[in-house]
Amino acid sequence: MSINARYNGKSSFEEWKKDWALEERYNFKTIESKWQKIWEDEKAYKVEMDPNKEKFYALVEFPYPSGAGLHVGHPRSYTALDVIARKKRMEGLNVLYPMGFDAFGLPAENYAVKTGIHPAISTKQNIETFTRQLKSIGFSFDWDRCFNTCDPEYYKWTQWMFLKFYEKGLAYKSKIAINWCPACKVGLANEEVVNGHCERCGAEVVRKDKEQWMIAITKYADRLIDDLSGVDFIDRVKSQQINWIGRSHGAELDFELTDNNGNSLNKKLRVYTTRPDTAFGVTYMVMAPEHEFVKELMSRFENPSEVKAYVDEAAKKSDLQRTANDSKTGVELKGIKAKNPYNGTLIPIFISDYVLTGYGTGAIMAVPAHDQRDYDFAKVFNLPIIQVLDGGDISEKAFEEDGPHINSEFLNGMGKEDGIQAAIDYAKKNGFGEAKTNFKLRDWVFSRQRYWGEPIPMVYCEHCGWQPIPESELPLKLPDISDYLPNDNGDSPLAKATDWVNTTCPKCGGKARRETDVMPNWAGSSWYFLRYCDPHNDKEFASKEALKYWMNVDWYNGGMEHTTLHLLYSRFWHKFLYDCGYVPTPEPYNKRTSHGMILAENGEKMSKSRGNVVNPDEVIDAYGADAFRMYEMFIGPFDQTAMWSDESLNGVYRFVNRIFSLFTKVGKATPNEKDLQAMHKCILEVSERIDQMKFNTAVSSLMTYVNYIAGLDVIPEELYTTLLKLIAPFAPHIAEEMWARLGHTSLIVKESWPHGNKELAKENTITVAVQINGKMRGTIEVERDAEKDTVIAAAKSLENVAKQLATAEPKKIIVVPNRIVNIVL
RNA sequence: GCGGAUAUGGUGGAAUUGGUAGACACGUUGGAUUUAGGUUCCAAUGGCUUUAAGCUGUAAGAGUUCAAGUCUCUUUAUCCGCACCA
Repeated sequence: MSINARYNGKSSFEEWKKDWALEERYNFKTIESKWQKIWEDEKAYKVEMDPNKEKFYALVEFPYPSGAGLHVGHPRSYTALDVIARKKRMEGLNVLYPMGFDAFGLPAENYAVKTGIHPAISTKQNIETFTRQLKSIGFSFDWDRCFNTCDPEYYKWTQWMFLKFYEKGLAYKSKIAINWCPACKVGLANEEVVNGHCERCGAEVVRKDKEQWMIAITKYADRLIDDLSGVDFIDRVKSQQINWIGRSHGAELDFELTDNNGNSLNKKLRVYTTRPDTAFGVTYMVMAPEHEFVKELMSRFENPSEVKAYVDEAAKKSDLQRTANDSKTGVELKGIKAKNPYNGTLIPIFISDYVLTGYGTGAIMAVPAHDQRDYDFAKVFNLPIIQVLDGGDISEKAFEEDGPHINSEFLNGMGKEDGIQAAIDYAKKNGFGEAKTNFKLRDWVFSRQRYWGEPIPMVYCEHCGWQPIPESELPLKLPDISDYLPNDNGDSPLAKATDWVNTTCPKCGGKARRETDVMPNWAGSSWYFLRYCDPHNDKEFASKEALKYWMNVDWYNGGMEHTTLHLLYSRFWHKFLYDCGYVPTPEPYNKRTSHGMILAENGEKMSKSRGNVVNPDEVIDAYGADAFRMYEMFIGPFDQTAMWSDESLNGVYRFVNRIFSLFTKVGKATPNEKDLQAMHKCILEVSERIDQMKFNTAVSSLMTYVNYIAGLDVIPEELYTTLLKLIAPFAPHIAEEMWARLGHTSLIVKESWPHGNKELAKENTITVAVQINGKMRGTIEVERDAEKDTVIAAAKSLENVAKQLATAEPKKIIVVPNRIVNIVL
């Protein structure tokens, strides 16, 4: 049932809600806003460096302040770390839990194109909405540290860091193929391409060569993989990053090009292979259609028009079309051959788009017997297939498993590893190749032909080339413009701001033009966690002391969708700053966890177009922030996708109310042994489950405990205050309220976390299951840690058991202390 | 195709890591309170069987074990990420 459906024919939904609020014994509206104001006035969550206190840095991904407002997905992550932060605070740690806004981005710019409203204005409004919403949920952020990435005080440092990349040679300009929308005449980021089509207009995206700023993330590829072993990231994050970086070990080999008769053309075709040991099985070569040799050798081909046609067609094709090819296509480069450096054989050369220009050397040696793609191609073009690894049957498909080498001269009989080593050694000795590691990871395309981003602080001078602007001129502010559309060449909208663009060269003082591309979204978010350590510093991006005290982030939670983008970029960025000596550690995050998505009630993704978006404001209005927070935690396993359900939410709402109504039963009473057992059990379970992010079962424990104390005639105060402390991380408002009503003048959020005593939590009488041949026959009550013989005797005296024992002798009796007795007949 | 997950009542999900399957909650049914709806409280609730008692049951199949939701192998389905990466 939705909130609306529950109304059931009352005169209006609004009226029904009013009734509801009036009749509730617990008026969450006034109580929650009261405590939010108190926390703010008291600066309850403000945090400062304190060398005498152990620090804890909890971080969640800061949101992009979209016009749609907060989504119920955001608070899942925020509440989870809020619970953890609050618990750590109560445990006496100095907790930094900050929030800010990732405020540069395409939606604000699109909105500006549509409405003419400057992105700075709409962004500011959105940030205000987000801030109000976040505060209404009662998160324990230190709001004094809040900033946004589009503030010049912040992006000054983003630009400064870009200059450092440039200084160290990691930022460079390069002509590369980008995603190009021919309709919008604009370059698109990969994430703006949906199934090969433009996200905006739906036109099919093609590739286009364009000069772009690049950042050499590939130089860090090895370390980005290797250093994962030292951090506590959930496995799927690690494996996804490793997979994305895609390291493979192999060799680069040179094949000499010749004419049809084997006369050298004085050109060597370099290929990359992970299996140099299969070189005796090479029956043809393939170059990518974009390979430079294709152009250079065009005059030597016997079929130049055919080759040209294929190259042109490949260039026109989108990535989607290229990969959608079921069968292999290609053209032989007639008139030239390659000489196999291992045995001197002359082999034909083809161009085909199944070989990618961006990976390896853009050319391969094809071994159809042991690679399915090569096999498919060989079948289409009737090329010979030579088996060089023994085993398998190559009459139908390639044999891609391992086997000893055959037909391979000096490699014969060797296994895979030995064979690879021998092949590389041979290549080295004869000067035609060497071992080589390759990565799928490409350098980071850092240019966007957009307006709403950080200007790239570079200037182009006819005489001096690209020049960085002096640090003293930072921040290089984004100029105000009124036309946010790119021009016909697909240049950034900034190109039209001629006053801004035309400048002087910092080196020679002559005429120069500013770079008009801006940085991608990922720039500002690549180092924001550093700024939180010292957000108001105008001399440095953060002071050394602050970084030394607060870094690393102890616990970072965020979405899986950022694993290969933001998370990877920011690790790289941090490593670079570390190499420059600006940050004290090589990795920024000690621990990374990830939350599951929240879907609509029908299991679909929430989206505006489907009209199934649950608005946090409405939920809080109807049920209160505490119920909302607790429901977000109770909805299901934290790392898994969960479905929103108003009915379940209502159950949690009832639970929160129950905590309130139990107050009348609290009195001066001494807890008995059973009471203490329940209490300590709950403390231990909740503590442990929060640490393990098993929030749903932590809430279950609290519910079980509440059910227990609800059954008491008088609830001893100790039991109730413990409950309040345990729910404080989940439902801080009601915890404060009831704590105050018990006569306390302190804030419960600053109280200490209760200590669970394992001994007191243990039950003295234990129900032990009795099985015969593994089947349940009954249970017995025994003292904890009772003697084995006592337990067996008790089990045997069970009516059910005695009956069966009368007719058969037990072969074996297994006793698991405090658990089970199994009698085998 | 590769990589990573997941599969348990009408529903969301528990299960101390091999030891009483279904905690906790939703929903449903019955009862109490209430002018009524809602709220609140009590009871029942995996399936089969006429009760007692029992049988059966964690996607499917096989195996290991005194004992399997949990371990091993095989199969199926669903989700996510990457995808001609040589």
